[in-house]
Amino acid sequence: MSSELMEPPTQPHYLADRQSTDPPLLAEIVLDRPMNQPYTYIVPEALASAIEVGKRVEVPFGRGDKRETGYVIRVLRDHPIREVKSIERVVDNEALLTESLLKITRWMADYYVCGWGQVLQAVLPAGVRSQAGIKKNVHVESIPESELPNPLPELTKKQRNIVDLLRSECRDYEIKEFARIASCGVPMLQNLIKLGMIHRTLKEAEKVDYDFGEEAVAPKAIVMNPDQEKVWARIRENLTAGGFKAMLLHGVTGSGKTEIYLQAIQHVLDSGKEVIVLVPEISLTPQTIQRFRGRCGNVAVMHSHLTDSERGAHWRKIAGGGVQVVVGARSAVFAPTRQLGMIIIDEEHESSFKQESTPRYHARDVAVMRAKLENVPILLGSATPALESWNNAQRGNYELLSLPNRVMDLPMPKVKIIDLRHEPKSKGKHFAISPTLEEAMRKALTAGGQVMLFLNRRGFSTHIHCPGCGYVANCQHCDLALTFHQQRSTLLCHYCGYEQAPLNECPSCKQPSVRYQGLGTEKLQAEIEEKFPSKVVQRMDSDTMTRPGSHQVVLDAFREGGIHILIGTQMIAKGLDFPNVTLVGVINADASLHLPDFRAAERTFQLLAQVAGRSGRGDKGGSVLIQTYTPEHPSIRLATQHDFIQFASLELKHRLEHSYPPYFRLARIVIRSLKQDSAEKHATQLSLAFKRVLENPQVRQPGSKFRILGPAEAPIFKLNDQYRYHFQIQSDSSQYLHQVLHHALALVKPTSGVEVQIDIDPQSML
DNA sequence: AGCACGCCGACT
DNA sequence: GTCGGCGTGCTC
Repeated sequence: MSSELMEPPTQPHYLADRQSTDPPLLAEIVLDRPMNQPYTYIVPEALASAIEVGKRVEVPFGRGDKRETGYVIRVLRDHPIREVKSIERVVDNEALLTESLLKITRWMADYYVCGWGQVLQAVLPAGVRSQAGIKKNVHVESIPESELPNPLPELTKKQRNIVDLLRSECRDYEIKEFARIASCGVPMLQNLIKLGMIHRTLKEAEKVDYDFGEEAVAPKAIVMNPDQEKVWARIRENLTAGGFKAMLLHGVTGSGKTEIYLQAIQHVLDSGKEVIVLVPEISLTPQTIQRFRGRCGNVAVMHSHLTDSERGAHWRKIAGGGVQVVVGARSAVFAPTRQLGMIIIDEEHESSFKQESTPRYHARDVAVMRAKLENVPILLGSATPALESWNNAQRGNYELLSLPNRVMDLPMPKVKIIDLRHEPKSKGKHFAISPTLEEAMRKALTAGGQVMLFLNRRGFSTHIHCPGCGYVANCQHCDLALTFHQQRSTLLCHYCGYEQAPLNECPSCKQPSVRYQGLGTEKLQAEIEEKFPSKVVQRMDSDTMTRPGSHQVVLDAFREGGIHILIGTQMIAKGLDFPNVTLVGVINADASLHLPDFRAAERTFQLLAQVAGRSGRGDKGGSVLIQTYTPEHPSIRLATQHDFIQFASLELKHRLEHSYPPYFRLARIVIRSLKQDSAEKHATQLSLAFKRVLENPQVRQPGSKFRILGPAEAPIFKLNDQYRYHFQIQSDSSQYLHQVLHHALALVKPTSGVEVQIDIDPQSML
């Protein structure tokens, strides 16, 4: 996908460069709020030397004397074509936005079809914009004679002396310090400030040194196996050659990808440059962090749970050159490194790299673009690469590197399918685990192993209905079924958070016959506890893991053997390494297979491969049992054979036939409104706009394929009380897709109460 | 995003 | 007769 990313546009502006006698200095400003067009201001002579692209400035904006902060995105000398105001103050001493950050954010605004201001808001942490974490001290400063209030207020002798003393010092002082120097009290100075005789300014306090995390662990000497050596040799060559180079590291779970990353990082650090490492949020565990800390100098970790000021402190430390390695989730791709030497993305296929709010960027694609712009290599790693990346590797856009075997010659776990169609049915009650799985669990536990059970649905019952009249308990605000949570004794909507009391009788026909069906982790836990009363069972999902750190408690207990059976959602699927786990059970492999999403098969394969990778990581070996009703489905069949390559080739064929990514670029437009008719009307208007644009010979590109699906009701039609219609646009040319999109959107004027969301390269179609 | 301007209902 | 509801349009 990234091979076709568009180049950053040239500056499109109404102020063209023209020759003239004495043009004033102007600056284009993007305001620090979601307003998207830049505004032009005069740069007063006094600020001409301080002004710089990437710095923030304070400007008058709107009627009255309101002030706004904005980012300087361009400085030019020209005659303004309309009346403009003047910049009042330059906020930063150093440009807040580096050149590369300016480039990448401009590209994002263009590619993801949103305003530059919006991108900057998303990229710059709040703690950086507000300067939180920088302790501000109050300073006092003298006022030039000419600016003193007129008439002068009556001053006591002491007050006059203080004003004169400050003027004679020709510098500012921290207020307490100056009170000492002038041997007066702080209130005295504050009074003079009020009288307008001296200035009060805020100055950054001496930098506080933040604790950048737990102690480093001493590095372990690691010997690489021949596969790793081979891969490392290729990476080293590319690093030495320098310049942009994208590499895809395909390595099965447990094949030692991390060791490769660490080698590469070391190599880059030795050359005095910095590395950004992106990992999925869920992998930012203390173990991961320690592995990097132990080996790589000064590591800054960008959590999602940092406070604004901590994030701000990290940002400034990185910008100041005090950090060699930045490890973080999605947004760490914007780390303001000084001398970037390389970007690494682990688990590059992870959908959490896609931001699901504006700007809807994919950190992997942004990273590739950034690597290109900064002319550095980028390494993408995964056991189950995204088909976009895999295709790029097949086509030679990325160099493919492979680690086909687990380290220390560990075998891949044996994966077996349990065909639920042929399992003996226990009479009456329907159980979540089949007799075959139950038997395997007993065996594994008896042998002293541990068991993980994976079910990607939380709650107790996922479907509540009345068999008498057909009533289904849905959310009042969304087109979604409510889930019964036994522990909290409530019916919950997993999308909007709506909650209501459990039903004893059907609200529609008043019969006391409401059925609670469908399986969630809570019910699974109850079943397992009943069947294995002597074993310690723990559930791990977002309901049980509410407090920060509770993950760690459970995972530590599991590692130490205090828990025999661990039940969980996605949460336990990724990256965890428990050598004593000898059995992993997947309760329902079909769950993710039948979603109305072209990536359903890919997701299912990835999930199964990941879950399977949790088993047999120690010397006891291990197996995986997958329960399914569709064992013949390629996602499931090939996952049992650990055959990503075969799966990818089948799935790619399918994608080509249906004009899906990576062969076609996709954009999704969602039109939503609290009023159904408003949303529908707007969708129709947009539909007509698309028609007109595609008939316009000036836009049309007969050589490019283009297809619009929609408008249609979104798969989740009502969400959070909003009615949603959507379009799906497909084209084999990203550039053409963008062009049509821009033209069509320009034809439809915004309607109040109707929101239009544009999602380029959407990750979800719901 | 704010925030002012503007055109239609319940109050001193 | 006014105060004020928030619908829409502009901000260099």
